[in-house]
Amino acid sequence: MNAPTISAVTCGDCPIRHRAVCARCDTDELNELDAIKYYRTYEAGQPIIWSGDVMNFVGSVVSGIATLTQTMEDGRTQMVGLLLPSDFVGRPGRDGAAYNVVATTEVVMCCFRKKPFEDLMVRTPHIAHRLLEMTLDELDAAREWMLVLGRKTAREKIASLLSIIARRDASLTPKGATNNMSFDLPLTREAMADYLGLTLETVSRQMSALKKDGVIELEGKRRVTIPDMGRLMEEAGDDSDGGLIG
Amino acid sequence: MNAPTISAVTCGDCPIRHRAVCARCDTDELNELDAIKYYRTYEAGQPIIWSGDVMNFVGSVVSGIATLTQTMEDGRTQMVGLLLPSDFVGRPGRDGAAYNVVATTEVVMCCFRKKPFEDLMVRTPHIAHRLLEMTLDELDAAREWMLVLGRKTAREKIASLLSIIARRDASLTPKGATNNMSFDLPLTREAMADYLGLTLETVSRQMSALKKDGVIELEGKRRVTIPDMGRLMEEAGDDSDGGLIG
DNA sequence: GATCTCGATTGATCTGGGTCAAAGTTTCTG
DNA sequence: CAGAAACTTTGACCCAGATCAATCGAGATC
Repeated sequence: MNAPTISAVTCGDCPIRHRAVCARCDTDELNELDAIKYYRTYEAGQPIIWSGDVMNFVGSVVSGIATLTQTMEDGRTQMVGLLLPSDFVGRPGRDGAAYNVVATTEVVMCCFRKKPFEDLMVRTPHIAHRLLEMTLDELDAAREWMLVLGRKTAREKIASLLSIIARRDASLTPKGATNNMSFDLPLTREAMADYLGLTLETVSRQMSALKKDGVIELEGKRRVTIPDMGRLMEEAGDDSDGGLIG
Repeated sequence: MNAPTISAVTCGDCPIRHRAVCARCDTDELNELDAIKYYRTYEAGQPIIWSGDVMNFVGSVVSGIATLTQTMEDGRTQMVGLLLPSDFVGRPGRDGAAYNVVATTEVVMCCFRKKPFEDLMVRTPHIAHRLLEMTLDELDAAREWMLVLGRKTAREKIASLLSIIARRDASLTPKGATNNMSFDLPLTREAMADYLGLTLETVSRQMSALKKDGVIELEGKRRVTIPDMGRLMEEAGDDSDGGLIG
C-alpha cells in the first residue's frame, strides 16, 4: 500500500473510497471533494495531530494504523480510539483537536481542507447525516469501551481487545471467517496497555496465560491465531457481539 | 418543576427550550416540532429505555436525572452517561437503543415521535448539524471519561466526578460561582461507584477522606460544598478544564 | 414509639494487578 | 558479525481497592 500520488487519484478510485464520507456522493460532489483533497504520509511514531492544536483538515486513513490518546501532566496516558484504514479523522465544526493522534505504523492519510469541506457539508445534507451516523458509531464504541475499562478484569480486557481487532479485521477481508482466523497485532504491548488501562507487564502476562490456556496461538510476538472465536468472546465476558473501534 | 400539560405548552416556552434541538429553529419549525411532541413522566427508579428495545421517540430531559448504563450478564454494571435537564436522548437514524436509560429521580421528558422528527431533520439541515455538534460533545465527554476510568486513582475519580457535577451545575445557574459553591449530589454512593468503576465502599471511604482533608464539606449525605474549586481540580489530576457529561 | 428498609459508614482481611528488577528476543546498524 | 536499541517475558514483592461483615442513621410504615 504505497501512497498514491495526488494528481493520479480521484476520490472515486481512492483505495479506500472514504467509507465515511463518499459512500453516497454523486459525481459532482466527488469532483468537489477531489478538488480539496491531498495525500500525506506519516512515519511510524510520528504525531499527526497534537491535542489542542488547530486542525485545518479532516480526512480518512488510507493505510496504516493510528491511535487517539489522552495524556495527564504526569505522563499517564490512555488510548481513547484506534484508527484503522477507512476511519475518519476530524471534527467538522470544531477548531481544536481534542486528543493526540499518533501514527503507530506508517500512515497515509487522504485529507480534505477543512473550510471547503465544511462548506460542502452545508450544501450536501447527506454528508452531514453520514457524519452523524459515524459519530454515533464512535460514541457507541467509546461507551462500550467504558464498560471494558471500568468493570472488566485484565484477562477479560485482553480478550475484549483481541476480539474487537479480530472482528474488525474479519469485516475488512472478503470472507468473514469466524474460526481459525489470524491477524497481525498492530500494537505493541505498551500500546495495548494504554488502550486497556493496564501496565505492559500485565498485558504480557495475560497474553501468555491466554496462550497457555489455548484461547489464542502466537507465532512470534505479533501474529495471533484465534482457534475458537466463541471461546474468545466468552473470555471477554461478552455474549453479545457489540463493540466497534472508535 | 411540575410537568407542564401538553396542551398548554409550545416548544418555544418549554421550560428547557430543548437546548439541543431548538436553539436555531424558526417559528415554522418550532410549530412542526410542537405538533409531534408530548410529555411523559417517569418515577424514580423506573426504566425509560431498555438496551436493545426499539425506540420510537427522541427527546430532551425537562427535569430530573437519568443515567445511561451498560450491564454484563453477571450483573457488573458501568454507567456510561448522566442525563441532566436539557440533555438530549435518542439516536436519530437508529432503531434500537444501545444502553439502559433509567430515571434516578422523577424525570419529565419532552419527547418527539421519531419518524416525523427524522423527517424534519432531513428537511432542516441545521438540526442535523446541531445534533452532530451535540454528539461530538458526548463523544468528547465519553473519551474524557475513558481517561478517568483507565488511569485515575479512586480519590482522583471521585474528585473528577464532583468537579464535573459542580461545573455542570454552575453553568446552569445564572451566576457561575467558582468558589464556595454547593449542590445536591444527584447520585447514591452505588450510582457513583457504577459511574467510576469502583465499589460503593471505596466511594464512601474516599468521600470521607476528601471531607477530612477539607477538599469538600458535607451536610447530611447529599449536600456538597466545594470551598476551593482549584483544589478540587488538582485532586482530580486535572489542570485543564475539559470534561462534560454525556 | 417500635420496627423495617434502604442507604451510608467503618473495620478487617484478601487479592489482582502495579512496581521494581533482571533476562531474553528481535531487529537494526555499523 | 558484534553491539546496540527496542520490545517482550518472567520473577518477587507490595499496595490500592475489592470483598465480607457489622453498625449506624433517616425516613417510611404500622
